[in-house]
Amino acid sequence: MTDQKEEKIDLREAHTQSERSEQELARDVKLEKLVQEGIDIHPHKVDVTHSVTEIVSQYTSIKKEDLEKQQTEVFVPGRILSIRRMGRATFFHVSDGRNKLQVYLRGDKVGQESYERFSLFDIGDIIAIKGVLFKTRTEELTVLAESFVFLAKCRHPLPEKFHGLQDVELRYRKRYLDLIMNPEIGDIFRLRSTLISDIRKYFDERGYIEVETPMMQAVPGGALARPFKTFHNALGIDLYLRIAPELYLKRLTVGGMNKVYEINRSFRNEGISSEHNPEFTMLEFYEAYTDYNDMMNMTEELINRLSLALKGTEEIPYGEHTISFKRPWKRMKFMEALSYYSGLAPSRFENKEGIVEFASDFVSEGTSLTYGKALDVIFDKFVKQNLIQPTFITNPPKEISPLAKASKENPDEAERFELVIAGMELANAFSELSDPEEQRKRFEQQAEERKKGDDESHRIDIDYIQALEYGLPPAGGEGIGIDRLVMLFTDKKSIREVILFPLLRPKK
RNA sequence: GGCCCGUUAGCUCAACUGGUAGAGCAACAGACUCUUAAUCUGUAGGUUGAAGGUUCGAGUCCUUCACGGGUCACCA
Repeated sequence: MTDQKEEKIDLREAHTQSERSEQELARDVKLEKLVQEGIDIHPHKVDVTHSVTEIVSQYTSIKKEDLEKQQTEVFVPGRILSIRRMGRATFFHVSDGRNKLQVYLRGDKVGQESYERFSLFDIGDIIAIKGVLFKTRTEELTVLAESFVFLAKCRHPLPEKFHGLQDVELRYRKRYLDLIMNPEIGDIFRLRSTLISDIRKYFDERGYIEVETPMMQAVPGGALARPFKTFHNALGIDLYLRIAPELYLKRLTVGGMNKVYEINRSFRNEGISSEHNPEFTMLEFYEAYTDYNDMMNMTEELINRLSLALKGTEEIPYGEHTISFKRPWKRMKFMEALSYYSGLAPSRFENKEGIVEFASDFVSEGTSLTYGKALDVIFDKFVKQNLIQPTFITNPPKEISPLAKASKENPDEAERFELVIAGMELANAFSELSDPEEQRKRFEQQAEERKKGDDESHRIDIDYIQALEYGLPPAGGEGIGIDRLVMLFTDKKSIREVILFPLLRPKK
């Protein structure tokens, strides 16, 4: 029944889309003429010899005379981005999304019939050109076309060639248009791809294995957040999209996989902002026989190495700031940071009720605050935005760290750190809590808070406690937000700029 | 969710205090064999996001709604 309803909606949308604009109708006419001329408008593969980028990178530096001597034959595909028709000759640019290459089309070279056929091509069409490389008077690398084949019609007009596509909403909704018009967008995602593959290299070199753990979980755990809920028909059970892979990765550590990592999506049913997308990519890694100090060292090493590999330097621009990844990074205890940036004397924090009172001014009315939550509020309000250079904020209260081992020196603190860069939380790590009885107590404490109405408190995971009962060796573990890391390295202020298809409300 | 801003031709943008909705690119017709934001001549293209309201008259003012951006709150 639901299916039928959906079908009706689809049909109506198909109908509105079939209302063609004047410019689209002009393209339809040209396409029809191509069909009448016997052109295959959805051709099979053609054996091209180069990409635009290959030609540009291989031949741009070659001198005009040498290029003419070489008579380099190419067969290159690309999307037409601009056309300059001048009677019996035409210049146009084709793009592979990354680079542009000019083509020089002469009526006397390709023949009358071919030349006239080109008038049926529009900006946006994809073609492949066979020809010889040369350089124009102004030294621009160009293909002198001998022939060309039609590969695909663009049935809509493209955005304006000079300004490109500016409308942010359209850029996200039609990312393909963004990629066609704005080549720097492709650069963001090429960097993202390189960054992830460099991370894999780093862990692979250290003997880690990459694993995949469930995204659909009966008990969502490993973080304090609201989950997305779904239902499995055959099993008749509720399932949740994971908010973190943490508890499964630690189960693997119990099982003797001593160095594991996972790079994949987690999902949190929370607000959307320039730093939050409901689905986001996290790196999580766990290593037995290490602790949170080792995690700090690895984090410094990893991100420093990424900076050198991606940007060739340890200092990168971010907005009006310059971020330095030079080691060692600043380390500051949570309570010290709180006191330092809020201006509250350390003694003030001994009065727990006073702190809750103080913090309640910064949250919406009716929010019930525990002491730990109040500290977190003060941290977000006073500390976070001031931490521009990479800073490890260490030893937060145990109360808000239900999965971390308590500190040896101070049992109220957790052996844990959060990494803040440019005011963003980039990473979160701890010495993993291995005591099943203690874990049970922490879960029960969280359950109490859930009863009080905190639906982001951690759920009790009996199966996980049982796994701990088999023995989790001392281990350090960490999660790093990949999207935010990419934001840093691409100098972007919005997470939507580094996610290909960020979540938007569907149109209409 | 609160507040602020935006939504005008396919795209990028104009339109004073309410008074006939314009330009560039793109499109269409024509000229042009080294152009490159090509150039030149001409033509067409609009339910100003939607629905109400105020007014002699609304792109402009008011209300509601939709979508987006920013920000605060919530939240990793």
